Amino acid sequence: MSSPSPIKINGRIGRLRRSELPEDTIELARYLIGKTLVHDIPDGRLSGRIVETEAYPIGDAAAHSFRGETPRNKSMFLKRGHAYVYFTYGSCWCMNVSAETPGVGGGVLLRALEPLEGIELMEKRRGVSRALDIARGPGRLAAAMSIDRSQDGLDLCARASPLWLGASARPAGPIGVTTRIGLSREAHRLLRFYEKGSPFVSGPRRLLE
DNA sequence: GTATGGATGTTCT
DNA sequence: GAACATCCATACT
Repeated sequence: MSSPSPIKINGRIGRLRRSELPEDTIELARYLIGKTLVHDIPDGRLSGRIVETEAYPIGDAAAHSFRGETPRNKSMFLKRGHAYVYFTYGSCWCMNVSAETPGVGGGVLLRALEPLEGIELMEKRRGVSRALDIARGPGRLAAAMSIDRSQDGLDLCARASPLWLGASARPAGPIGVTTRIGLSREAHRLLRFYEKGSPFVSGPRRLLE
């Protein structure tokens, strides 16, 4: 609860319009690196810079949408730019941004953020005191950003949505690509994207280059 | 610093 | 009953 903010934001961050989002899941996963995720809650604004994503595209056996639409994954089949939030491993919420056209399942898992605004609130929610530990990993990201089932299906591009995507607060650096984390199926595919050199990325440091 | 295993609840077989 | 897009505590180097 005592880490100083490493980043100062000057001026307002504009909301991304749906027309700016690539329709293709893999392109969207790459596009979102460096962009801002914002959640306006009663206590204030929580925001962070997206530094790590994973794509779960059409035809991917590891994607929740692979076997068709169910009550759990229906948000993956919405127009691109909607939130798909699911519960896993008995304790963790994870957030995706839906991709592809309506009725077609695809999503981008948000795996790590560099905290920007509301850092003290996030540290309190997570019970940690280092910015590096706030949102490194998808479950931690959702916990820090106060995201759970109640955000599932929200339109991130709607004018007044409390949960939304913003422009880059700082341009993304070079983007690295690796295999995705924690999968058994389709484990060889290179669908994890991250900002090279960012200490806020999850996983082994040797992947940072 | 890295490695390992248990907890936990929902979904699907 | 098994799998699971994970996290945390604990043990060890």
